[in-house]
Amino acid sequence: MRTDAQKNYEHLLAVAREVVTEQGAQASLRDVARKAGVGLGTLYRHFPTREALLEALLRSSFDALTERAAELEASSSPEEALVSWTQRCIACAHEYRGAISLMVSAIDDPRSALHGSCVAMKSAGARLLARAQAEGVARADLVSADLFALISALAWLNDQPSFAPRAEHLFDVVASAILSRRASTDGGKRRSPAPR
Amino acid sequence: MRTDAQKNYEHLLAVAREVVTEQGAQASLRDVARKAGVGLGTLYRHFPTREALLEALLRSSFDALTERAAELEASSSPEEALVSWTQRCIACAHEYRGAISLMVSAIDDPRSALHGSCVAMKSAGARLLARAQAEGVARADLVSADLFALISALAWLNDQPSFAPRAEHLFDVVASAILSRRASTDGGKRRSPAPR
DNA sequence: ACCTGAACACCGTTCAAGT
DNA sequence: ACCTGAACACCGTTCAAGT
Repeated sequence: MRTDAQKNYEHLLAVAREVVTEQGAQASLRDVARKAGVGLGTLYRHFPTREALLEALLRSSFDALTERAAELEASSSPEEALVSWTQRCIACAHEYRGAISLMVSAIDDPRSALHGSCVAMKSAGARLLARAQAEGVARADLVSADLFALISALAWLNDQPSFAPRAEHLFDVVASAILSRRASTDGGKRRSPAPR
Repeated sequence: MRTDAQKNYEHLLAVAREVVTEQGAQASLRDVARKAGVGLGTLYRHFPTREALLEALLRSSFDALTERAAELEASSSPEEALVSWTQRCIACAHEYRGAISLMVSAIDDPRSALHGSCVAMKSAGARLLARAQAEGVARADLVSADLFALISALAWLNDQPSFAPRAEHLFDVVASAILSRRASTDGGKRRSPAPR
């Protein structure tokens, strides 16, 4: 990469970090280029999609997340590891408002620039979940996609200003569901109660 | 209202129902007006905001929801009533993809056209929740805002194509958390596990 | 090899002008 | 009393032209 290109890349990333922090993942890319004092085409060549830009912004956090999963697996109890890592995931996804929606779309789209990060996150979670299930401290009927979904849902709740004040509490509620030993109190009957 | 205005209003609503069903709550309003064969200004006078249009689309569903809450309170056990109504709420919010985000913003914004519907939904849920808590079949540390948040989160999950296949299962998981008798297995200690 | 910005096809929103 | 659609200020995306 030419040195002027390198400089543009880094400056764009720094400006994007500011703008996306302020306005969320749906921030105007035009605005980013403008504030970076760079042509719109320059931004598009360095980051061909919004997802590519977000991936660049989140990459280090995601790498740390995968690393952290391995550490926790070695150092903590299955329950502690799963809960603590889940919490970190949510904080990570919540780093930029609105990012979680793009991530959720990316999990099923291999062409998305965010696909790799999402799959890595799901896989790391799968290991911690399986370990907790083997010890009987997590619901047995959860698959890794469920964990990813619940983490996403909590991250989404955190993004909503009206729910943010109760975010920690809502985390505890969902965490307690993940950690239940049993699948449910009364099997599947609850879904269609007798009308009278 | 003049009869031609009345006709426009109804036709707009019918076209909007189609378009929003197809494209979600973020559908182009221009597109709605175009497909209705009506000037853009006509749409804006009948529905001054996107929220107003959505409110008109969802009004009957919301009314039915409030009614249903009262019925369930009279006819079902506290647990059955809460779970069954929660399920209906989610189905209702899921009626139009992306609608839940607008509803969540509306809960704290009295000027939104969706505010009333959201508050009504939250209040109806509060009654059913309190009834279940009084009987000791729902977590005691939940407030009505928490129930609204969990319903919203599940509706959001349903909106994501990648999560839709597990939607019922995810409902069961969260429902089991709401219905837990205890607040959690080990109090608040779980949130900061010893690092080693 | 990289950068620029005009061009294109869209938005939401407003409001003067028409009927 | 209601309707229309041009006008304005924005988008995302592409790509010919420049350095």
